[in-house]
Amino acid sequence: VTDRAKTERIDSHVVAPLRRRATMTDVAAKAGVSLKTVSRVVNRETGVTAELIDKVNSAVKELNYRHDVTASSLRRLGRKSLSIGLVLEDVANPFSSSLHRAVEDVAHSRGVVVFAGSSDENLDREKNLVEVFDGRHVDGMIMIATGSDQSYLRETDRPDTPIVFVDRPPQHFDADSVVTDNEAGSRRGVEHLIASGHRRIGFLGDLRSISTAKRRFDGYVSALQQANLAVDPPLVKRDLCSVDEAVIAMGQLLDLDSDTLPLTAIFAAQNLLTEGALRVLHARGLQHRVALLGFDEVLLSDLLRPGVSVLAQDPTQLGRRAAELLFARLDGDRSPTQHVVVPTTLISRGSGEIPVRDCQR
Amino acid sequence: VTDRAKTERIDSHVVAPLRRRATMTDVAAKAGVSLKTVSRVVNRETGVTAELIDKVNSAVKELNYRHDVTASSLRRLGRKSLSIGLVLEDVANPFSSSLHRAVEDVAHSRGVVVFAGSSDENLDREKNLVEVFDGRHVDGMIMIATGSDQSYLRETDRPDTPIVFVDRPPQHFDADSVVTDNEAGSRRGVEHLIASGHRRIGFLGDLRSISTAKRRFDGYVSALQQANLAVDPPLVKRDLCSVDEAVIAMGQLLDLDSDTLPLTAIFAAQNLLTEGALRVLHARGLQHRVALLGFDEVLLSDLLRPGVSVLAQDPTQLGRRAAELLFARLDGDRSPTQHVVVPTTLISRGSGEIPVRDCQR
DNA sequence: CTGAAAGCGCTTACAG
DNA sequence: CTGAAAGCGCTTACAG
Repeated sequence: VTDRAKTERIDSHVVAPLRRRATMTDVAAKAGVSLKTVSRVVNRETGVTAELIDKVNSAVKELNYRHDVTASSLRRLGRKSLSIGLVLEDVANPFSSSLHRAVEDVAHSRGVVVFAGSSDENLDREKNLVEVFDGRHVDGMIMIATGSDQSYLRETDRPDTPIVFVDRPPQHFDADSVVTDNEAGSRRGVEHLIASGHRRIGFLGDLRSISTAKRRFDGYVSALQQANLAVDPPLVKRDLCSVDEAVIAMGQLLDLDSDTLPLTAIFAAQNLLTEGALRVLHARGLQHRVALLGFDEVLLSDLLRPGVSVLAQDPTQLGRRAAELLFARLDGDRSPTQHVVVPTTLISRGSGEIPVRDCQR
Repeated sequence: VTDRAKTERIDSHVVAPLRRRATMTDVAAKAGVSLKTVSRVVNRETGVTAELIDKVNSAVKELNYRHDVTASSLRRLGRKSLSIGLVLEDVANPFSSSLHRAVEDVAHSRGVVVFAGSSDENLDREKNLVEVFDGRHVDGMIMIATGSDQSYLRETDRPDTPIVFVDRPPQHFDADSVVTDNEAGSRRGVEHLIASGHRRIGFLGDLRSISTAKRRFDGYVSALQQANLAVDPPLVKRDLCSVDEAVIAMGQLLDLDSDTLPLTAIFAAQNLLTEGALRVLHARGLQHRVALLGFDEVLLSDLLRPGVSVLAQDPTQLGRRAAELLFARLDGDRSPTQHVVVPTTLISRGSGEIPVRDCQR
């Protein structure tokens, strides 16, 4: 008498008998074939008589058999779980969620499901997500990595699961990546402001531990230097991680000198920071007197007056290409590590084209 | 000689030996205890000597053992997989992704991971997601259900997995739900427009197969009737599922009569439709001459001129409460089905308060 | 082409 | 308190 048979006998006296899900054994019994033949048919292996295939398929239908991916992956060589893990900064951030959707679309077309989680730029949370995903035998992972050192992923005994880095390149770890052209994009954006005559350009930046934030700052510095302009420390605000922090920083920039307007343009190097800058400019009625260029798209920003000029990223393409790279690895691609760079698009909507002469003191 | 031993022996001649992840058996051998004792320690069962606990924990650390949740759930009674499935309309929609984040937060605090997927309001995709989640033995599911009949979830042989419906109540299926007060919210919104003197109020609505869209329309009708106003069919546009479709519909409403402005206010019953309406009003310069009230929040809409008045939903609360209900069920709660209703908040920012006298013909 | 046996990593049900 | 055996649902490796 098996454990389950006992359980069922007991249950039937206490509550309604549990409708047990049909297993391959049940299907085999009903079809009058062996378990292994059922396995062959379900997995679409070749070399089974048409007659047996029919018998099995009928039994599958009749019993409403559904394959147990979890159990099958236990013994299967390579242990494919048909799932991948996705580490995002925050599943609710528009950039992250667009990227998520693109990954989902690629995975879905291959019958693979996606676990997604938010790291909140917290290394412990990131490590926890990686551990959890590993513990569930994900076939691979795509991650927006926090911190400046991913060498912990090489830890002995981590399963040999391919990882693709998206949005930010890996550091101290060799793996494929798909990132936006952060430095070149920023440089181009700041050059665009300089071309309108701006000389005093404020900078709002994310945590400097985030490599993209660093690259975008590098682009800002590089454009200024190219134009023989000095980087003026009071005009630079970094390590901002929320709209609220950007609002405070933006206020401080505008208050630097109460008599004169100390800066005529702002470069906001991330979408939440652009929102913070916008809120302050509009609150003070300065939206037509301080130029603003944002890195990353902000929803509805084209309907504002002035429209918000941005360097648009393409989160959908980032996600799609990262997923394609990952599945190529899972399909056995052993070629050298690839690093894909996706360009930004400068979208002029008005705020980034306010000429310096309209910026009164 | 086991399968694995053979595999390793062969591999060692061909490639570098695969670093195999440590199993409970390895830990047991190293700690000099039985497999079962390791299992007891790892699962924090009571009644193990402190001495053995120490031995096991040392071995766990030394071998970097990580528990295989997948394998453990195979034999475990109840088969808890410590994962839940989340069916959203689109993981990239701001409403969905905020809800997702709230669910993640509750799940994360309990060591549970979340599979999320997009149904795109397509019943086949939804059914596919449910099947996939079931196939992976999720412990429970939270879903924004598409369609008007969820009785298929009762299908014989579906595992007895609790489901909580969020955003839309279940139909022909008995389960917990957490929904916004759609009808009352809409009625209140339309009454608000009527209070400013509006008599010709256009309606932009989502697919009428979606119950929330239906309830919001009911609220619109109810408010008009209360005020002895007729529902004028040409002013009603439904079954709109994207910004683009809303743009077209909004254009048609404004073009209904080329000499006079046939309507003075718009009630947009969903966030994408509000965006569509906004785009047309701003493109035609009518944003100060047609009142607009939206259902659901739209990002940055407070910075537009006029600010966009909305009936704000609370996706975070919807997600949090749905997750709490689900985990209560998983913890054994057998009380009657609960239906939680979350109220909306009317936020006046200008567009919904344009008096009818400012809406020139 | 088909199937009986062993095994994946773990838990259950039981015995000592 | 501890452990040896059987089993979860499936695949592997093999024999016929």
